[in-house]
Amino acid sequence: MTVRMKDIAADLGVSVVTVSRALRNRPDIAEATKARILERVKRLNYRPNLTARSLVTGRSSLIGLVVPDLIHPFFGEIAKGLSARLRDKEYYLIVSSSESDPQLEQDEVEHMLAHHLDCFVVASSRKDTDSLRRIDEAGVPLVLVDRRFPGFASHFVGVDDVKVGELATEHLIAQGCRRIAHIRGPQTSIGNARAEGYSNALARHGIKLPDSYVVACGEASDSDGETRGRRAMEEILALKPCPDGLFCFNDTIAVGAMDRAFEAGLRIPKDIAVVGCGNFHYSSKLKVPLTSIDQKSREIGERIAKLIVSLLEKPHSARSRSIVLEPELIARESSRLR
Amino acid sequence: MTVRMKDIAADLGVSVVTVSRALRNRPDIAEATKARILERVKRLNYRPNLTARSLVTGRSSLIGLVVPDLIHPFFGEIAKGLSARLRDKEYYLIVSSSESDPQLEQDEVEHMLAHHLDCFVVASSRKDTDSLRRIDEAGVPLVLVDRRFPGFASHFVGVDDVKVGELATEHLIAQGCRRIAHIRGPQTSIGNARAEGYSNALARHGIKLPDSYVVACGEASDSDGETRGRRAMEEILALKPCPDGLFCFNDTIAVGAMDRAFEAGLRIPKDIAVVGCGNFHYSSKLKVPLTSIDQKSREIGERIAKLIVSLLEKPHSARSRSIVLEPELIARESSRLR
DNA sequence: CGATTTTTCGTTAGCGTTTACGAAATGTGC
DNA sequence: GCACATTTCGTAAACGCTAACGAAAAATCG
Repeated sequence: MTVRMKDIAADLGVSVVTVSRALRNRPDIAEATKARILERVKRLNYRPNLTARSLVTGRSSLIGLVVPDLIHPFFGEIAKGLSARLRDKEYYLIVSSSESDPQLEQDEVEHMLAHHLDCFVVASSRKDTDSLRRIDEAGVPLVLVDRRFPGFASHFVGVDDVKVGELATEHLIAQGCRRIAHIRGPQTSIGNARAEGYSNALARHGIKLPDSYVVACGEASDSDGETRGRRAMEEILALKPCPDGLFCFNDTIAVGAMDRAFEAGLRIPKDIAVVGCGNFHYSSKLKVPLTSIDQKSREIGERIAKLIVSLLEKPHSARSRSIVLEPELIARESSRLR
Repeated sequence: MTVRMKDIAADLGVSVVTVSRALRNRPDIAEATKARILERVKRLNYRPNLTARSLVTGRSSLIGLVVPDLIHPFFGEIAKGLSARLRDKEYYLIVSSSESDPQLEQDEVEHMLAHHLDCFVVASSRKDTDSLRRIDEAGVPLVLVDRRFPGFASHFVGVDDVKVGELATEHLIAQGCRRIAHIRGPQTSIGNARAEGYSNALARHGIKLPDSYVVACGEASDSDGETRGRRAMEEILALKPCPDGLFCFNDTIAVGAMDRAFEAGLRIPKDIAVVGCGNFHYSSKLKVPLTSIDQKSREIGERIAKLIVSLLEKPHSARSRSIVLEPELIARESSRLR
């Protein structure tokens, strides 16, 4: 059925190893025979069986990508950037969308491990490192995206999330807001970092606000971001005096929050200026285009790809590299007050 | 390093095959020994090496997904639905985003073939069947999404695109529009089918319009949908008398077209009612929420998964199955005239 | 209790490739 | 033309698993 090395070797009267050498561009083969073999390979449309190769070399050319939600713009862009860069090196991406379900994520990682992937890229939705530890035990390189786990050895690529919070809050302050609320994310490294940035900026400007100005909106797995944003906005609407600025953990939440604000008769940005995070591609097309912090998702994907390639080409390079990108604020109408 | 069957077998004083039998739940093994083995397997955290298994069984548990653009809401949803359903059966998804580049797509398919995938799911951006034929030659089952290639044997899952065009156009007519323009898609089965539906609906109502009411907007690979939509809208603005209704090939193009219409001082839907296609998740949140035809992307993904599972479980089932779903119109403000 | 069936297990071979090693062919120095 | 290094190739074994077969053990039957 399908053509194997054996067939080509038999056809040309050489041994299988010689064919193998020609295909992998080994030095210990005469140019003439190599040419002869490659000609036949091309003519028969032969492709080496990577499964077999993988079994003996121990390298599968497969990269595992585990994200909470494939359709989420942030992770989607990462997948795209990663895929584009990995292509040249003939690595392929095995993806898993864990639906922000910690148990599912753990199972997926477990199963993917059986495919003997060369590297894992994980944006974990877990609070612990249980699934990551299994990867570590298996001796597979691991790149963390977006989430950090202090004390756990792995590589990291992402933006500086403290700066994200600072950028957003500083911007609102610069626009003249003084009563700035924050719809914070989950109790993870990201959620905490952004909230920390928010506090930093306020402190820097001597603005003191009650704790009630920071409202939680549950976990990513609770329900979709919009309804969580709407719920959080309820709480904010109840604050007296009403905030004049709002920094949301991400754009999806901001969309829900803004929707609710409109229903309450508020005008954006006049009554309350809003800043989101993620700069999702639809954020510029909303009823009121949303100011947002760009997380450089595309660039993150490409940087991960580069990191992986260097990791796999010289396995004993850096033990634990950390690539931190600068976030960027994209100002739009939702915060334009002057 | 990593534990193998051999190790477990040696530990327990049984043969490797016995371990294999226990793991695959074979009938020809005593319950007692099976239990003994499974206990040890669990305790050692053993997972069979799928690469090795794949080499001998010829089945990799890997499904290839080739789409023009992973971040496109339609394909993203499909990937998600597919991944979710395949999970239970322990199949994994290898994805490739071809960036709507026909050459890239061909190369990707070629490379993926080397991984000996169990099945291909392709939303082709090619006009010919060159890459698909290679899949066919390799004897790998193929499911086509969204695009059909008449005369080419494969499975198909997607919506009825003629009906998409009819639904959109009938709706505009029902809203009172009579001069209905169409920004058509590329010269592929989808583009043609939707344009055909548009013509059908007009004919059914005895509406005759000049050819200039159908404007092309280039290929998907030309540039992003929005700028293509803007460009197409230029042509439409030049029509005398100006159309009072517009059916766009997809939502992204509709966004561009509407943007340009706003700039020209038109009001939507009052001056021109707009219907898109795809019902992307941001379409309801636009400045003017967009009426759109839902393509059932999530359902498509799930149906594909079911099809694949049945294909792989009984390989000699139907030769060429075709699953056609009904599109659904979601009415919003952009076409609300009465 | 011996003959026969059924259950349980081990042996051998092979999936398609690469690695390690050694042998043959070719080239180089004098 | 001989000793040696270099280039080019082939043989054997292995990667971790499963398929096919047959042997041993246990169960069933008259």
